[in-house]
Amino acid sequence: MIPEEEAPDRRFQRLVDYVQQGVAVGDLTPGDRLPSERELVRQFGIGRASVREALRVLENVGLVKSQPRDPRGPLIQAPTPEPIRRSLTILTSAGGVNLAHLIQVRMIMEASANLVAAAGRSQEHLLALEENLERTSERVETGAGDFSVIDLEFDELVARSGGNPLIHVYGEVTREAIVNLIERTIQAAGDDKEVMRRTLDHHRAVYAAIAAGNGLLASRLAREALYSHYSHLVSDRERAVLADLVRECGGEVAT
Amino acid sequence: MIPEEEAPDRRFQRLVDYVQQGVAVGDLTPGDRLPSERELVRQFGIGRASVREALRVLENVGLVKSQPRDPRGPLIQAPTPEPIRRSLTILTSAGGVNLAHLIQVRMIMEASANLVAAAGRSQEHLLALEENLERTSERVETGAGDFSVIDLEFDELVARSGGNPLIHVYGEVTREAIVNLIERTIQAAGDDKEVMRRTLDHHRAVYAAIAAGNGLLASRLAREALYSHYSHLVSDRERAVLADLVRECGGEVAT
DNA sequence: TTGTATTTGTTCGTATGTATC
DNA sequence: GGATACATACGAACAAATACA
Repeated sequence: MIPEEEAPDRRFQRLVDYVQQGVAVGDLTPGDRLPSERELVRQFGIGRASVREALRVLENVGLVKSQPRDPRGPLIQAPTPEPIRRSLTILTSAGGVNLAHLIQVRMIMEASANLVAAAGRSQEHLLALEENLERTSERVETGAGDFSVIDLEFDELVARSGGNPLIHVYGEVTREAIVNLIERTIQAAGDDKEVMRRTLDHHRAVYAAIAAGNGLLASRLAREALYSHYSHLVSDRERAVLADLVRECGGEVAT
Repeated sequence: MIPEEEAPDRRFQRLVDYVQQGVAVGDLTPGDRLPSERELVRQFGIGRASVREALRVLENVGLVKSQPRDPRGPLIQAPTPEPIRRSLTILTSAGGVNLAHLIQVRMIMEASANLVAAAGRSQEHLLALEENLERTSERVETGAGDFSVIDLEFDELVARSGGNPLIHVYGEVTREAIVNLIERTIQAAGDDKEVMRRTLDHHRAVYAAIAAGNGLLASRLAREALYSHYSHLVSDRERAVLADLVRECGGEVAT
C-alpha cells in the first residue's frame, strides 16, 4: 500500500559502508590496501559474490581500484572528480539538465574562479598563464587544429590558481559538459579565425586583470564573454537570466 | 615492469555500457524494465554473478533500481542529481577542502540561487517560501529546538525555485558540508535568540527581493549575510577574498 | 482471499589464467 | 620450470518474498 521505499539492507552494503566510513574518518587513506577478497569473505562473514558486488560499487564511486590480479588486495584511491563528471554527463544526456542550466553555472563558476585567482595569484601561476597565452597566439597565427584544447586549458589554469578545489572541480565538470553538449548539436564551433582572435583578446584581458589583482574586473570579463559567446543558443526567457548574471557584477550586456 | 593501467575489460562492463547507451540514446526510458537476471544471462552470454555486478553498478549511478523480488525485472530510473551529491560529499570530506573554501563556494552558490530564483519565481514557490517564513517566525517566538533545520530549508526552497538542478545540488552539498564542519568544531552555533531574529529578518528581505523580481538585490543580500555570519571564522587573508565576493555584486562589507 | 510459480539474494564448488617466489 | 595464491568467471543450489492468477 505504502509507496514503499528503502533498500532492504543487502549484505554487500555493510562492506561498502565500512570502507566509505573508514575513508571519511581517515582510518583508511589512499595507498592503503584492503585485504584480499577471500580474507574479506572471512572477516565480514559474507559470500564471495557479495564481496565482489561491494568492490564493484566502491570501484564505481572511485574509492578503490582492484588491479586485475594483484595478490596484495584492492587499493584505496584518492578521491577524484571523475565520478562527478560521469554522473553529470548522464544527467545532461538524459534531460535533467539543459544547456541554459550549464551556461548559467559556467558563468557563475568562471567568474568566481577569476575572482579568487586574482586574490590568490602567485608568480608561478602567472607564468603558467603567460605560457598558455603564448601558445594560444601561436595557434591563432598558424591556424593549427586543436585550438579548443588550449582554450579550455586557460580556464583550467585560472581555476587552479585560486586554490579552491571546489571551484576548480565545479568549473571543470561544467565546462566539459558544455563542450560535450555543443559539439553534439553544433558540429565544431571553432575554427573560425575571427572567433579565435576574440578569444585570445579576452584571455589577455583576463590575465591582465588577474595580474593586477583586480578580481572584480576579471569576474565581469568572464561573464560578459560567456554571454556574448553562448547567449544566442538559448531561449529568450533563459537569456534574460543570463543577462541578469552579467549585470550582477556590474557588467554590460551586449545586444 | 610497466606501471600498467587500464581495465582489462570485465564481462559486466558490456551490460553496463549497453544500458548507459540505451538511456542516452532514448532507447530505454524511465519506467521501462530490463529483462530478469536470468534472461540477461542468456542474452549477454555471461554468468549471473557478472549480471549482478553490472546491476549493482547501474544501481549505484542511479540508472536502474532492482526491487527486492520483483519478477518484472529491474526498473529504469529517471536520472537524479543524487549520485553527484554523493560523490561531491566524498570529495569535500576527504579531498583537501577547508572551511574557507566552503564559505567561498557557498557565498557564490547562494547568491546565484537567489538571482535565478528571482528570475524564475512562480506563485507556487513563493507560497512555499511564505510558509517557511511563517514557521520560522513561530520558532523564534517559542524558542523551539530545531531552528537550524528550518533555516536551511529556506535556502533549499530558494535554490529549488530557480529551476536549475545544478545550482540546487551544488548549493545543497556545500551547505551540508559546512554545517558538518562547523558543528564539529563549534558546538551548536545557534540557539541564540538574537541570531535567530537576525536570520529571520534576512530571510524576509530575501523573500521580498525575490518576490519583486529584484535578483541583483537578493544576490547581494545573500553574500552580505554569509560574510557577516562566517567571516570571523577564517584567516585575514581568506577573509579578504570573501570581502571581494561581497563587493563583486556591489555589496557593503560590514566591518 | 489463498496458492503457486517465479525471481531475487545469497552461498558454495569449481575451472581458468596470470602473477610472484 | 614449477608451485602457490589470487582474481575472474561460470553453474548449481537454497531460502525468502513477491506478483499474479
